[in-house]
Amino acid sequence: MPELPDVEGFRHYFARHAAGRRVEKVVVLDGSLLRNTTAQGLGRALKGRRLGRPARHGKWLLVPTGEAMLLFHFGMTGELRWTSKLERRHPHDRVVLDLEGGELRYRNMRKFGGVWLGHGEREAWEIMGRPGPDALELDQNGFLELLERRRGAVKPALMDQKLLAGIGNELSDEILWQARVHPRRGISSLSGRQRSRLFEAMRHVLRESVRRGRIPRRRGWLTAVRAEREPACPRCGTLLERGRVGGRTACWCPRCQRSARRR
DNA sequence: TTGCATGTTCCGGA
DNA sequence: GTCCGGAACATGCA
Repeated sequence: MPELPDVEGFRHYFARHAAGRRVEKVVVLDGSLLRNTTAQGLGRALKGRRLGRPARHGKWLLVPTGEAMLLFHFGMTGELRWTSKLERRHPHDRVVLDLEGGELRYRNMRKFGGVWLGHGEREAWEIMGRPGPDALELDQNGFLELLERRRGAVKPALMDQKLLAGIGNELSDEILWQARVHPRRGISSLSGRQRSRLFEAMRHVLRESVRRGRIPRRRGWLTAVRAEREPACPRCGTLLERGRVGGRTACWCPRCQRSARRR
């Protein structure tokens, strides 16, 4: 379930192992993960090139290399692995960059997401689907402005990559729980105080998660209990509720996160 | 066996 | 134009 913190972790991982190395060969094990190019096209663009320093926007990893930009999206089950060239391939390895000194493997069980090739910032932006500002870069004013021009329920807004980029289902539940805001709460009905609490919770959850390279299962957080069959709120002990919000399974505390009023 | 989960996109309807 | 729900995609797991 790669969300912003996981992809930030992949960025560090890429920077540590693969950046600066020359591509000797590209091995495409499953061409269906190449979304806007072919094995030949990818090989032509990368072979003999040195991989640049990776950047991240939302849940996307961007790697400049030569004239091209390599874009990775990890869907729900994607990851990167740095291995020796001798290590046995994993059945879910889809694309392998054979580099000097080792291999970088794009592994993805469920095959959502994929690998794109772009040319220039503009094209990369289009490939990413014209995302909103990165959630980690947003300051409070920017966040409040986004809320001003958005209606509907708050959880789908947090997860809308076109509004702000990087937050997925699990992060949004954690942020809403920490801010004590019900996921179905209508944005326009939020008080100034609640808006500020949302921003603070978002910043806190993102920073703590990025520090660990993933969303932590942390005592006192919703993440510590949400996978249980009958999870209790870490704050008040009330049995948590589950339901569909914005097409996803949300988890919230009916006592701490009151008021499902809409609009 | 069936359904569920996850991120994104696309589609139809309000 | 906005917002919402639902389907589709792929695959392993309960």
